Amino acid sequence: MSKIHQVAALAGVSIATVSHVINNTRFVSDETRKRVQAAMEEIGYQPNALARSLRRGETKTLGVILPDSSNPYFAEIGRGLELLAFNEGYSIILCNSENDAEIEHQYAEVLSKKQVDGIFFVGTGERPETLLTLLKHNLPLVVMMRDFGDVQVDTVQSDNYQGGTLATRHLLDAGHTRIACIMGPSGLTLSSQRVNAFKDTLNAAGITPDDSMILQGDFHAESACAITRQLLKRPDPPTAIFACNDLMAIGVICAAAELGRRVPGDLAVIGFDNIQLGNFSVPRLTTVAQPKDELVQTATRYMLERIADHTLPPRKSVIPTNLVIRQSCGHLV
Amino acid sequence: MSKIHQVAALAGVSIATVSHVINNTRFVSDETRKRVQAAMEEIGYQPNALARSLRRGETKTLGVILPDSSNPYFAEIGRGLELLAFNEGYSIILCNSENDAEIEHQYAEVLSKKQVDGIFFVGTGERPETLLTLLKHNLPLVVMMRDFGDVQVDTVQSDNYQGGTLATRHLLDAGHTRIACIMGPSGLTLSSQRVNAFKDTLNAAGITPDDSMILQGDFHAESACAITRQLLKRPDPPTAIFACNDLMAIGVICAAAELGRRVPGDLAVIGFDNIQLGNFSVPRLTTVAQPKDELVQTATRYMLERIADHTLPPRKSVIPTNLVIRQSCGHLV
DNA sequence: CAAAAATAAGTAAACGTTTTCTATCCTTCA
DNA sequence: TGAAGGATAGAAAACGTTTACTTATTTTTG
Repeated sequence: MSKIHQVAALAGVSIATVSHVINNTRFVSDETRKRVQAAMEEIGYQPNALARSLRRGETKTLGVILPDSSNPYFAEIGRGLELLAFNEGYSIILCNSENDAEIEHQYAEVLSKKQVDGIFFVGTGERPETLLTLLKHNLPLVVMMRDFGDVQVDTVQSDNYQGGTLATRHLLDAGHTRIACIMGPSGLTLSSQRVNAFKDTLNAAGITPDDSMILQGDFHAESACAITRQLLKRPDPPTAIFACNDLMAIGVICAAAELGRRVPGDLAVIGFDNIQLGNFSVPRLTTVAQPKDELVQTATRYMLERIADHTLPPRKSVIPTNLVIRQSCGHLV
Repeated sequence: MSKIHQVAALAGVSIATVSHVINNTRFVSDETRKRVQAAMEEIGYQPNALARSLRRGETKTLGVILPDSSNPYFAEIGRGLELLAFNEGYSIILCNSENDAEIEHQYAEVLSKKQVDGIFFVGTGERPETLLTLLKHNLPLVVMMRDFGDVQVDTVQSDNYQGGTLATRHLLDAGHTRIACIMGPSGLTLSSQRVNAFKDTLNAAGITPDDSMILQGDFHAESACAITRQLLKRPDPPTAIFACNDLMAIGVICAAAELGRRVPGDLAVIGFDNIQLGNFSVPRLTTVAQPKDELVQTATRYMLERIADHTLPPRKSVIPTNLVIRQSCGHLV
């Protein structure tokens, strides 16, 4: 690897001048500039970003900590963040916590040591230990899709309660009264918000929610398969299922097919997230769309603003969801 | 952020001693060590990895360049690499080239400037410009799932020809003779290998491949939907389709359902990759599994070995695939 | 025409570590 | 008792940049 002093020597100038040519940070005569550029070209010089970062105090690198990037929803979020970051000159270090608080914590330390300029954080749970450590290091932090209550931190999430309402009402409007709900892991605010919306909306419609029809999955397809098999074997099976994410909704559809039930004929299914593949399930999945682009854009904006000014007061953004009507609940309109 | 000299001052020792305590790199008396550790604890010291990397000449960071991490197949690969890397003390900078050679090239430069210790490379195509640049910088490089012919570089891929044979034979064995193939983007060796295997296997079975039944998709579901619609509207529709990846196979199933064809009754479908969601399509997808774990493990091993010894001769690994029989081709056995 | 101002570029400190080289203090033993 | 050697730890250079400060030269101006 060639170094700046080699460029300087070859061009017959000081390293300061080379640096100024590279960064356009003070006037350099045309003639000198040309010589420097020629020299850089000749030896294929590339500035060492480590040295630059050490000196400048910024790495142009952001961390993303999330539970599992092979989950399509997180994959899409991660990809969105990466794209926007790239356009702003940042790279992304991707950290899968594997839903393990210990790994999450270790990664937080690694990122902090590597001096990333900020971290997008999707916690495995909502215990704030890791978060607080990070905040103590005074690292720009944007929490996504998690709710750490009154911790003072920039937060971006979608309106899960409103989304849950949308889903439930959609099922109700289609005439269903025996509706099951497969929730996500407990301990996540977004889970309880979706379920609370489900119950409240049912109540508002004069239907008492049946607790035996509200079951806990883990946001993966397999868990929803198993739960659906149980549900459909009951003497009083539900006619509709609200799965609290798309992966589980796909699991529901799969299990229903396995038992010979037709979707939406025998069983309506609605999901949550609007992952890309939901558009290609059989039948195509009706779902509550989390406004992915907006989530990602807002998170990125918060991040850039906070990097620019650490003293900004924390902001919280709750973005409304919208219904994507496809086939898995039948056609209403 | 606290610095090593603050620890040293607090503990009443030199910064050299602190460094040696941190890295266990020379004997330090128990008493001194305790003092240093206490001091680190007290001020919450964390070593600055930039400074360390600059001095040591290694960043414990690897780059991954791939076309699109929101494609489930790449997401799973990326996640696998990240997991193994983490266990070896490395972090991953994730770079989506968005299938754009220009972005790919820019990212290669960024990674090189950031002094990553190596790069896992899944090119957008197989033109070797970016690759050669990277090799010129003498960066440890492992090419995955792409074939750059005689470029001297570590390469890990699955046996696409063998996989294509497996898929075609499976369809043949089920009695199909009118078989279509939806291939991936041209210009990718893996595409042509899979298709060549398809043709060869058909020929070997005494069936002349019908070129009008070999169509080009783009590895995304939508393209396969469109192609399948065309295919099934023909007067002589195929009774089976070999989709060259799972995403397209899912698109095929979706389009078939849309036209009221039953899978596998009216149309058998086989995919390639074995992505997780293939296990939850309706019907569950029969597919050729790329040995993801083995690909990722081999790639990681190559990487670590090359980092340890830059002079190693380049190695190429071709890993056999295996058939995962589920439901989309009917039950044979 | 001398002094002030403007122009162009060089010198060296700083970023926060690691690591080589060196120093001090004890023991030990001839 | 004095030199050798072991045990412990400090001083300073090095990693490759950026940038504040300084200098040399030329131009402008009163």
